[in-house]
Parts: sequence; structure tokens; C-alpha cells
Amino acid sequence: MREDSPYQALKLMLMSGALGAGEKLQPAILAERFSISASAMREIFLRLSGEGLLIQKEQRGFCVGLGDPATLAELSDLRIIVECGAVEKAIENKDLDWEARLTAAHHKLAHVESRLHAAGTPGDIVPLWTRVDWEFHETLLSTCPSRMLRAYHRKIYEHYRMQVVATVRHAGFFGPDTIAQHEAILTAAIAGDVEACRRAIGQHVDIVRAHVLD
Amino acid sequence: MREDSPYQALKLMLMSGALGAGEKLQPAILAERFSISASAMREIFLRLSGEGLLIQKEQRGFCVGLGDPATLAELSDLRIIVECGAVEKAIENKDLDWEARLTAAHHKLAHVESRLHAAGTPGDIVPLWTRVDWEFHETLLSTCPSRMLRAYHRKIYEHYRMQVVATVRHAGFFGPDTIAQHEAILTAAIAGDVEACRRAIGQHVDIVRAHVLD
DNA sequence: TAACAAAGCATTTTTGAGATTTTTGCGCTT
DNA sequence: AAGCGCAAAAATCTCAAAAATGCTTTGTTA
Repeated sequence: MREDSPYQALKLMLMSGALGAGEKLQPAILAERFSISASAMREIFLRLSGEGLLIQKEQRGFCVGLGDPATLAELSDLRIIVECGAVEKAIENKDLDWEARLTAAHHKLAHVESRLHAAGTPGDIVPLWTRVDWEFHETLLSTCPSRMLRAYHRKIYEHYRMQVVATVRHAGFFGPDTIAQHEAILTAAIAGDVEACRRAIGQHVDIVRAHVLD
Repeated sequence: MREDSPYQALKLMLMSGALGAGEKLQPAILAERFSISASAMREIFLRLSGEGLLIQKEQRGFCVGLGDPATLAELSDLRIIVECGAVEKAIENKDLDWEARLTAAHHKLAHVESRLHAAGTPGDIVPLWTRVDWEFHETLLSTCPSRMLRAYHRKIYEHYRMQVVATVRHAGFFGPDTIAQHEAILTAAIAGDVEACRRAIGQHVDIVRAHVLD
């Protein structure tokens, strides 16, 4: 699409929980942080609002959606449906290059996750983890021939992650077995076992949901 | 969401094929037609671009996506997956009010479609048909408890319809058996037959795809 | 003391103009 | 005649300021 730096940066902030649930976005402050004008900031708000990641309250500015357990559960279902459907086609079209890229993405993810696990407190690694987690799942689906399926998976993933961090803010979103679950997905994918991969993805998302919703 | 009149009007134009595939949108002309400023027009472009219904080419304005057969096929698949998944849950939660609303929506749709069938040339009822077709499918899913599933179905439906009219413009998108297919969906839904309803929806979308793609 | 109203303040939205970029048209060269 | 290059024109994007709206506070009255 486009690689608008402030646009990407703000989206990463939203997906990393830098802003609380229902918190209103202040154009002036964010504009100064990104060194752009308030109008350019507003354009980014408009676009993100069109993507469903921000809510525009008429004459009252923009705010992030509030963390709703039901919404999180619905997005989890949706993500499972779409990601499982796409990974099936991705595995059907797998090749050596894909295996290499997926292994590399998992290597990075595992490294960050082990650091996150050891650190105890999330700290400032969360944005990094948000990115590498996305890159892993994106790489997983990269050989799925349907661009639309991949595109909507991305939208749903972003929406899903925002909802997760809106529900639990900084703590607890990183489940205890996440590392093992990602490894299970990798193993099944490399082995070309579609059913095992679907199960691994479903469990991965379901466990996070259960963990977040207590 | 919001009931911005110019916003809705432009979206309906896009979904009705008032603008050709790849055609660039001229802010000044559209702004005058809707009696708003060029900046307000641009805000609507931004939002629609965020929804994926418009494409922004840097420093070259906005344009509608071009009609790509592969994209249409992908969106057809996606629509079938999501709409079938949602209709299953909708039927599980059906009640008398839903049956009444669905019958009413189908009645309107059948009336418009018979006029469209008789008229031969689409003419100016295409926007009307676009709306009642959407209202029928929306009503069909209205008792599905997952708001996210319904929301993403709407996005995909809008994207799908834009792609259809971008591919075939004004002629041919209205298949010969569309009336019978909608009636089959209605009958199966009222009867509570999930499997028959899924089949009817799948055939409905598949036949349109085959008809459009020759 | 509580409730209502009006004025002041802060924020958002819109407007209009300036600056940068792309496109178009014309003349020149090969 | 075709292709290249430069200049003019059109369009887009960005920016800063004005207008409109919502929120807060203060003052008055019951």
C-alpha cells in the first residue's frame, strides 16, 4: 500500500498499546511528535478511521475503540477462520524459499519472545514484538495466492491486536506458552501438515483469548 | 457508523458503476455536485481509501481500482466463506421478526429485479437495485450475533460489488437466474435449512462470477 | 445548598491560499 | 516523421488561520 512513516508509526503505537482504551487522540501533541502539521495528522486519523482502527465522534475528535470482551472473542473467531483458510492454500503452494523465509521470521520472533519472557516486564520491546509477530504470520501466509484473502487477514489481524491491547493494556497479553505455540505452527507448516497447522493456529489464538479474558 | 450523506452517495455511485474502472476522481467536480468544499471531498476520499474502495496514488490523486478477474474471483471466494459462516449463526438465532423482515426485504428486491429484468437496459434503477440487494443480504445476516463478522461481511460485500461493476460496468452483472437464486436463499433461510442456504449462497455468487468472467 | 443559565475557554472542523509535483503543449533536433 | 527537452498549466498536497461546536466555569436564583 503506502509506507507513510507517521501513519505506520501511529498504527504500531495503537497495536502496541501505547494508547489506552477509549483514549482520545490529541492532534497537536501527536503532530508535534511526528513533526508534521495538524492537518496531516488529521488525514492519518481519517484513514485509520476508515480502516476501523479509530472511531470518529462527530465534533469530538477521534478515539481508540474500547476493550470489549465480546468483540475480542468475535475477532478471535474471525482471525481463526481467515488465517486457517489462508494457511491451507499457502501450504499447497509452498516452496523452498518460503520455508527459508518462514524459518528466518520464526527465528527472529523466538529471539524477541525469549527476551520478553526473561524480562518479566514488557518495557519497550512490545512494539518490536508486535512487528515480528506480524511478520511471522504474514510470512506464513505469503504463498497463499489470493491477495484479497491476505489483505483482509491483515486488516483483521490489526483489528484483533488492537482489541487485545485495548483489553489488557500492557500486561498479560503475552501468554505463557506462546513460544511453544509459534514453534508448533512453524513445525507443522514446514512439514506441510495442513490439519496440524490449522489446529496449532486455532489453539494459539484460543489460548490467548482465554488468557486475556480470564 | 456515520450517515454522511455525500459519503454514502459517493459509495453508492462507486458500487453502482457510475465511475469506470481506474477512473480518477476529480475533487472539484464531485465537490460541486455534493455542494461541499474540496477539502471535505478529500476527507471522504481518505476514508474510502482506508476502506479499500479507492486507491490513492501519491501526488496523483485518487482513482477507483481497475477490474481484475483474479481479484473478482478472490473476493467471490471470500464473500462465500464469510457470508456462509455468518448465515449459519444467523439461522441458529432466527426468530419470527427476522422471518418477517427477510420476507419484506426479499419482496422489495424481487420487485426491483423483475423491473430490471423487464427493462432490458439497466438505466437508472441500478443504484436502487444495489441498495435493495445489499439490504436483503444484510437482513439475512442480521440475527448473527457476531457484530465483527457482520461488519467485515459488509466491507467485503462492498469491495466485491465494486469489483463486479468495475469489471463489467453497466451490462451483464445481473445474471439471468438471479431472481430464482434469491428466492432459493429466502426459502432455505425461512425453512431453517443451514446447508441448503449455504449451497444457495455459494451458487448465487459462483454463477455471478462465472457469468461476469465469461 | 442545589439547580439552571450564560459567558468564556478549548478543541475540532472547515476554509482558503501557498508550495511542490505532475501533466500537457510547443519547439527543436535527429 | 519521430523523439527529446524545456516551459507553461493544472492538479495535488501541505499548511496556517478563521469559523463552528462542545465543554467548563462562574454567577444567579429558587
